[in-house]
Amino acid sequence: MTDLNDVYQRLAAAYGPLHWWPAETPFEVAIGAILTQNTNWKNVEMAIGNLRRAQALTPQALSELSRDALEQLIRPSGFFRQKAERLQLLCAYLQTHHQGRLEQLLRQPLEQARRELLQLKGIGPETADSILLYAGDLPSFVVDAYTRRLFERLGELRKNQSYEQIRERFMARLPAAADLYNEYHALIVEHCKRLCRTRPRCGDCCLGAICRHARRLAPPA
DNA sequence: GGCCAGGACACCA
DNA sequence: TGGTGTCATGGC
Repeated sequence: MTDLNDVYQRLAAAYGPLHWWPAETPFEVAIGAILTQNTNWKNVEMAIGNLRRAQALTPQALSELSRDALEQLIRPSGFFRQKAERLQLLCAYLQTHHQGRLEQLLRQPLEQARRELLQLKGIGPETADSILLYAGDLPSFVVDAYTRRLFERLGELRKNQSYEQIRERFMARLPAAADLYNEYHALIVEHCKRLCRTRPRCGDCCLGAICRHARRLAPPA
């Protein structure tokens, strides 16, 4: 069984500290979490830049935009029609149930806040956990494609394990600390992104026996 | 010009 | 429960 703390220490020594998430407010974190769904972060930055220039980075301002106007602002992030709907559904929910304040939703106990986010259309487990962790400072471990790739190659995860299984596995073996989960996820992404640049498929380059980096990270047999 | 990126959902067997 | 198609843009 992989020593998750050892992996963390090695990643932190190589890349850290990273201090995620790049955003000025909790709501901006949530915007980014939705916009980055299956999308390169650079495209998300362009879309957020457009929203910032339009002064639309609050639930109130964003919900007052017409759907078409919002779609055009976030167009660089791709999937702009469904993401515009998802953003405005989140805003509508916050205004109806939390006085238009994401912070109020995030002041609840972790699992309650998570259930509320997950019931919203367009917010799945990874997006919810990113919002909880990076906007709410709540200890919810984020599992993304990079997490799966890295730990499958390290022999820690099997293919086709469910999101919830993986999340629970990590949370059961790490202290429930938001700052740790925050940095750990950021390090996993940073590690995979750097190594992905050298090969077209990250799964073939940064993981497992064919990858020097992954071999170095793996604990001795 | 093809492939990929910090997912989620609807639909089907 | 698990597999597949769809959504779409910009960088490499």
